[in-house]
Amino acid sequence: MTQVAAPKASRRTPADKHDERRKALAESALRTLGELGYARASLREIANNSEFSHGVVHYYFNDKLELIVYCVRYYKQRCVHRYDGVVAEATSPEDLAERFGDKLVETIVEEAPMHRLWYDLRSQSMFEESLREAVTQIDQSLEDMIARVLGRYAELAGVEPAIASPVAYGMFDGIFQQALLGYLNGRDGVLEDLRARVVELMPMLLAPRA
Amino acid sequence: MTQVAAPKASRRTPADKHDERRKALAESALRTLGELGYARASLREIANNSEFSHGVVHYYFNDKLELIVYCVRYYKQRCVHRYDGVVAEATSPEDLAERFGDKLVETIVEEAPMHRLWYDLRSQSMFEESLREAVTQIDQSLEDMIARVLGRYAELAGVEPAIASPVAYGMFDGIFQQALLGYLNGRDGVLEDLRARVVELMPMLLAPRA
DNA sequence: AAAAAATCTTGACACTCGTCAAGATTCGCG
DNA sequence: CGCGAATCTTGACGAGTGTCAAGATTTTTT
Repeated sequence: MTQVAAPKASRRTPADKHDERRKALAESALRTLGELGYARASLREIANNSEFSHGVVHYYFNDKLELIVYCVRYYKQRCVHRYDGVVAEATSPEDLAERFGDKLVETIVEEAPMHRLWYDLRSQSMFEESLREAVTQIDQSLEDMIARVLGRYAELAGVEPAIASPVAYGMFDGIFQQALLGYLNGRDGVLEDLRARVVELMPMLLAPRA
Repeated sequence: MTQVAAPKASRRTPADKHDERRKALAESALRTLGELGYARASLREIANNSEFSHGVVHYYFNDKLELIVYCVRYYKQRCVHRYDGVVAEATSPEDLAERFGDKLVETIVEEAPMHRLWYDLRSQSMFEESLREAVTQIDQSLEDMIARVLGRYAELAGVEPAIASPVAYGMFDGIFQQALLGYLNGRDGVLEDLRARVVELMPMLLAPRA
């Protein structure tokens, strides 16, 4: 991927190697961050779980915080279109609701560490101002994602959504976070509950028929 | 330690001095924790913002984590009945919804640091197993609190709630967290939005009339 | 192939952290 | 008062942190 069509005919853009390495580093860092969380993931630990040594971080990033923010943005870019398939393929409101619930469950099973990291970072941004800009952007893009899902759902049902997208996002995020917490705690039935709750909740978010 | 609470009628139980001090320490610690968050609040910083020296912590607590957990439980005990007045004094569904919205806004204005600490700790519990028990208990008591509010709301309306209490808690928690984040980011209108959203949302949580 | 630029490793620095122990201080009771 | 227990302070320890610089190594260019 990545190699942009530079005006030069060189096979590899010499300056893009930098970005490639930054991405590779971010990839490793995300693994460690998802395992240990923001506070306990040291640069040495991050480097140990990668193919690099601990000093190389400061060659590609000025700061630990710059690395973190880069990781967060990188993660956002990967994950914000996770539900586009649901929107595109659903054939009826009921179908969409079920696909959405399934996908939420799948997200927890497959990417629990990433999401607990996200909640960690969002909480940290309540204390650390330097994280707020990135967090705000990601939060907005997640809200947009929910808005697309709900919008399509309403469209398929032939009505308007009964709630604004920030409210919808807040609700689903809360329920998702709760399920993630329960999942990490090893509580039984959290995934089934999550799916059932979503399927049950969706119809309530539609305006009554005109 | 160890001396049991004797049945003496002495004005001050000699062993309760311990608990008193622990509470005072917790009070100070909570102030610092609310300011800096879980990760950046060191024992020295906590002690500096109190009347004690940094070594005294280990006289009253075995561990930093024991102090933190004690603080969390202490905080829970103080805050879990914050909405009881709303339940007790509301005279109609509409009245309750408005009081509830007002109280949520008031909570953010008056105790933002405490609540960002709570979200911080809950996130940390996704990584740190030793926090999970305390976090789970608090989470449950918060869910119960929401259940009381919604239950009374439905009662006043003469119908049943349309959603189970975990769902209700997840929803309100998500919306509240969103508002808190916006508030700390200095976004305008978050408080009014929060109140409006709650008032608008509550009726949708009731089962349609039989 | 040699020189230059880039990338990476290693080791050290200053600092902060939780923890603890030894001694100073205060308190309670005879 | 005086003595012992409770309480608190101080200072130190080892481990871990982010950061950086100097040199080794690799890659690119001439």
